[in-house]
Amino acid sequence: MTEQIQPVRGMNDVLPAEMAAWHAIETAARELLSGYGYQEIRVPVVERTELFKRAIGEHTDVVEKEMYTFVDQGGESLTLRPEGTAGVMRAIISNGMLRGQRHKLWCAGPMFRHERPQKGRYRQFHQISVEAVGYVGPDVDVELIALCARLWRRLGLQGVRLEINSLGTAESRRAYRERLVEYLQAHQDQLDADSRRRLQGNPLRVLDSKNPQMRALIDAAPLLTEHLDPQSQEHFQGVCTALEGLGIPFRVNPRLVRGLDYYSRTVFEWITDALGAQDAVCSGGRYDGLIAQLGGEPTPGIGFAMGIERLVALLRQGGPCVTPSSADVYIVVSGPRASSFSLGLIERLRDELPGRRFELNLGGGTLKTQFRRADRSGAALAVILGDDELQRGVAALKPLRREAGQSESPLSALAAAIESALAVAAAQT
RNA sequence: GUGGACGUAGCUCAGCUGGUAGAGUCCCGGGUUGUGAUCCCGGUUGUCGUGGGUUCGAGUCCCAUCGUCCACCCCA
Repeated sequence: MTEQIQPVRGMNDVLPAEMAAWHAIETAARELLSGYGYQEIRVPVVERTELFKRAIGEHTDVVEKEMYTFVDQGGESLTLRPEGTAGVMRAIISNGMLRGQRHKLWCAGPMFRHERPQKGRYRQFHQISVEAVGYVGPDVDVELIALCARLWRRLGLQGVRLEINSLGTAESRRAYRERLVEYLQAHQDQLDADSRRRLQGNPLRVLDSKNPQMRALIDAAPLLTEHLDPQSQEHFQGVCTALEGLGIPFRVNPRLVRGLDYYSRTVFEWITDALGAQDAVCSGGRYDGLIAQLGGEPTPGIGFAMGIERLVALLRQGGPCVTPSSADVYIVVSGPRASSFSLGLIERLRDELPGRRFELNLGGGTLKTQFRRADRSGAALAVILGDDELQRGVAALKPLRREAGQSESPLSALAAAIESALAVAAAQT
């Protein structure tokens, strides 16, 4: 055997056995989003590198070390999208969709980040990202969160908790950042290596440290929520009261900082204990400055993204997602005349019973083999087509899921006979 | 990028202080020459991740390398 070609690290095949969970999530999301007035948009997986640098921020980990960037034949630097929002905002601007108009959009597809794979974290992963552009909030903030909550309910997901915070406007955050840097620099000696590094690039992330030895220092640090500008304060208060009004439980986490620079004001994260270290299942926030930053006319926006692989993992933990058996009827064929006749017969049956799933025995085999395949196909009924039957103008029907004798039906009335045999089989299960 | 655990049949795994490979499952054939699942009998699974080294001898010990998983980091 020649050497096998290995799959690319961190990029997974989604196998048929997992598909039921994917479809459950995708169809539930699709239906719900449409019910909330969101329209699907599809944008390229590849964009100019500059787009992500400007949107996400030069000093974020994503841009600094996680992007799949390459130079194409024309010498341009292109990047496989590491997240969905930037591309959708670019599309809105490119297609002249602003001019005071408002848009509710969603976009699904693969994202790429060059990180070390681990549970719930892959180099190619899938997101459904949802964007509301031109809405100042806080009502839309709350509606989006309610949409998420409804989706979890519909999918039967337990134990997904909501955490929210406000990052304020870019200006108030800048002011707070100065206070924080002052504080952290005053305690330089207590900082661990990671935090010192963050202090340079993205000081707010120091607050996110998981190192227990940093706990006391972080707890005593000035709080972002206490340095919000009055409008942001009011906005956040509006979000909180509306969530309470809707009966959606949440926790204000003053240390919830997002990794992408474009967020402002409301940020939120749905987290779970069931997935190990990668606990965020869905997260997002406002990005009021982003569109202007990308060269569009200043327009507020908010959005979130859910990680499909993580939702699939959660859903499958709750119980197996059963893929329906692949066939209703399996057609067993015996003899040379029957073989040549069977393809035409099954095509006719498909015309007559378009909703039924037929599987024709392909590739020959003994009767024993064919019945074994029939059994494994999950079909409730086997239709036997042999030269004997053919000569008499009939086909034999054998129920596979219960002990019952075979019967025969004239070929001319086969579709009706199959329907009634399947009805009997269904009634008994 | 850093750390830890692990790589043996398609799958799940066993293999002791070094003596050239096993179970279950799956698949195939037969018992049943026109009948599955069950049962009985038989059969194929393999560069032991890869490359070196130590040794009379390596799945087992050592080194390197690749891969997987988990955690750090980061985030969906």
